[in-house]
Amino acid sequence: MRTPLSAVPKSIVSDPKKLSAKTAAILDGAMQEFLAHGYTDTSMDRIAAAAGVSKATIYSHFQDKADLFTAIIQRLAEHKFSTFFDPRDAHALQGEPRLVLRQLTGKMYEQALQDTQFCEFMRLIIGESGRFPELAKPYIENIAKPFIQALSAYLESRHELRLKDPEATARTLMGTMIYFIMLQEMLHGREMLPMSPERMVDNLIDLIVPK
Amino acid sequence: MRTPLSAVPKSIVSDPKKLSAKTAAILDGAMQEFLAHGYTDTSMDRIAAAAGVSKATIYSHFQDKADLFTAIIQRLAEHKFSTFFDPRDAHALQGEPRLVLRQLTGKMYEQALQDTQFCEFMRLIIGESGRFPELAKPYIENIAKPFIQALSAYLESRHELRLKDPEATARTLMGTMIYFIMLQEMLHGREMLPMSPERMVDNLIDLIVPK
DNA sequence: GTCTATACATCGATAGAC
DNA sequence: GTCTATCGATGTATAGAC
Repeated sequence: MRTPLSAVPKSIVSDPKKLSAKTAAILDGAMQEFLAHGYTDTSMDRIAAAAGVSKATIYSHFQDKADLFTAIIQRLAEHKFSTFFDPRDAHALQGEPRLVLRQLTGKMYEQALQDTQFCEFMRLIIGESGRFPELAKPYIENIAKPFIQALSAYLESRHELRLKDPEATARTLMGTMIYFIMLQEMLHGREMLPMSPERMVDNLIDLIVPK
Repeated sequence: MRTPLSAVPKSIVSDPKKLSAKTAAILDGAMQEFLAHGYTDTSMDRIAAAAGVSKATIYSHFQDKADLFTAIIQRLAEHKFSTFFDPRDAHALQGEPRLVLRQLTGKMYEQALQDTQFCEFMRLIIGESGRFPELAKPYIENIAKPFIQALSAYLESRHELRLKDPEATARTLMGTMIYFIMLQEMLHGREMLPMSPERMVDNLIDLIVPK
């Protein structure tokens, strides 16, 4: 029924170890600028300056601005894929449900707060998914899909939870956390509509794990 | 404890009936273009053409492009506020929980699908909240806050649910639905990661309403 | 108030020297 | 491969006629 975890696609972009110094500098500079200012507000001049190369050099490594941008997003999806939640990190999804779920949600919230790039990345994915429809693919394949599949597999394995639909439950956990982070951190709901992450997590666990 | 519903702010922009024909045309044209192409990819020339006025006329009614954009967002937040979910529509939140919650979630999903402007609006709010930090305010005040408050008030009123934290539960419902819509409709998860809205809603209700 | 015409800046992309 | 210099297009915003 479910797709096995081995179906998770391997690296899309080139192996970092095979990148030239210039290419790596361009990718790093572009990542920094795109995350800070978005797509259209990031000029090729800014990227060139941030990367320490000339603009023409960028065009000798990438076809155009859109090509460089999509390369960045794919690169970030891989990077965030492994830090936001790595399904290969299987031992994190073993053990007593209340403990596992608390550890998992805590990890999500912490990383969203500590790594400011995460919110900017989500902003970019959603904001530019109209202009770049193919942009969502690396996010879904490398982040959303592995997370949902690994979590639903865990929920399904814990028979004492007696969940009728583990995948739907996994999506509820992910949606609750992501929207909470969006509302509180990205849309400044922290001040206008206060709510502690502890209350959210406690309640979420109470909803999923029967008393 | 909770803010009473009467504290929901009234209209921020001018009364539509007091707008001149030109101003209304500009607002409508700008709304159409901003929703279709985003902020930076919408030029003042395009807005002028869509509104059927000259570019100079726009600048006689609005200070600059950013001013026009924020006016549009505030206008949309009011409009969507009443269509996405109107807390004044109180009779929608009365009755048996399973029925009420099914009706509410169904309404959310239907409107997101039927009104294509809703997804574009969400994309704009999130995507441009970096450039325009004050942009999130109309969304939170007019959409998120009234929804959460009205739903948590209802959940609290149904004592048979025995919810320890009605507001956190209300946020879980909203987050589940919004992220589901984002993933499936905006990020093309419908094809890459299929999931029916019926399964999501059924499971969500089972989590909230005890058997 | 509304228009046409334009000033001025900046962008993506490239030509050509080295 | 990498650079400097530049082209052509397009953007925001405004001046000035009506």
